[in-house]
Formats: sequence, structure tokens, C-alpha cells
Amino acid sequence: MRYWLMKSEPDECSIDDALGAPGGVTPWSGVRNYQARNFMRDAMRVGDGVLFYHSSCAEPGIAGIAEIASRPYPDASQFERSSPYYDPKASKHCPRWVCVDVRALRKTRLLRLAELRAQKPLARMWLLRRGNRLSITPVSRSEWKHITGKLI
DNA sequence: GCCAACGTTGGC
DNA sequence: GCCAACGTTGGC
Repeated sequence: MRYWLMKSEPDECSIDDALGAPGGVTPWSGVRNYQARNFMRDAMRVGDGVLFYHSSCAEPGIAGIAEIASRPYPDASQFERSSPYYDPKASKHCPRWVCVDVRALRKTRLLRLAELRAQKPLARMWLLRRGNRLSITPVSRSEWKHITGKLI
């Protein structure tokens, strides 16, 4: 069992949107970064825990809890010419990008970025590292326990 | 809207 | 393989 933090722009898909989807399941499509892709492709397992993070918005922070709900599979948007996520170098024979299904479990109080930064036990959290831009980052077991046990 | 930081592209 | 130019992310 591993743990992840996954960023979503609430204008695109908020925790409320994710909870309102059928079964609470949202395909996590549109990831176009190799490191983030590799986490989905190589390291995620069904049932892994997810911190659902709101980014690029007025109040960035952790907004809910989710879980990985599928194995990785090709991200359909890479083949769609009309999609902003279209990739002309991808082919169905040789897909470049994958996604996983994420099942939203519950909304939490908003755990703001500034509050996360103020936590000593989270000092080494990948999300908080200088210059981090990855939309999917690993969360350690102790970070997960601290966040879900004490902060939410 | 600004801008620091990082990733990607492509000429050489 | 280097690296300058460019594009993107995302907090502020």
C-alpha cells in the first residue's frame, strides 16, 4: 500500500466534482509529464491512498481523500485531435501517456499549503520541496498518517 | 499578471 | 551530448 498526492485544478475537477461522478470515479487523464506518468505506470496499485489537492486556485491545499481505482491504461485524450492533450507523436500501437481511475472517498476540511509548510513532520514532503511542479508525488506512510490522523 | 523554477525541444 | 530558447506550472 502506497500513498500519493495528486493535484487537480478545481476549475477543471474539484473534490466535489469527483465525488459527484458516477461511483466517485474519475479517469486521471491529461498528465503530460514523464515522471508523473511513470508513477502511474510503474508504482501505483489499486487501493493506494490519495490526497486530493487543489492547485492553481485561490486557496491551494488538500481538499479530500481518494484511492487508486484501476491499473494504468492508455489515456484516450492523447489520440483526440481536438483535445488540448492531443499528442501527435502518440499512436494506438505505441501509446505514450497513461492514466488511472481515481475514486474520491470524502471531502475534508481544506488543509492549506501554508499549514502544510508549518508542519515539522512534513518538512521533507515532496510537494513542499523547492521548485516542485509535479502533479503526482509520492507521500510517505508517516506523512500520510500525520495528515490523515492529526490534521484532517 | 508576475515570475521563479523546471521540463522539453532542436540546432549544432 | 550540449545548451539556448522556449513553454509550462503554480504560488503569490
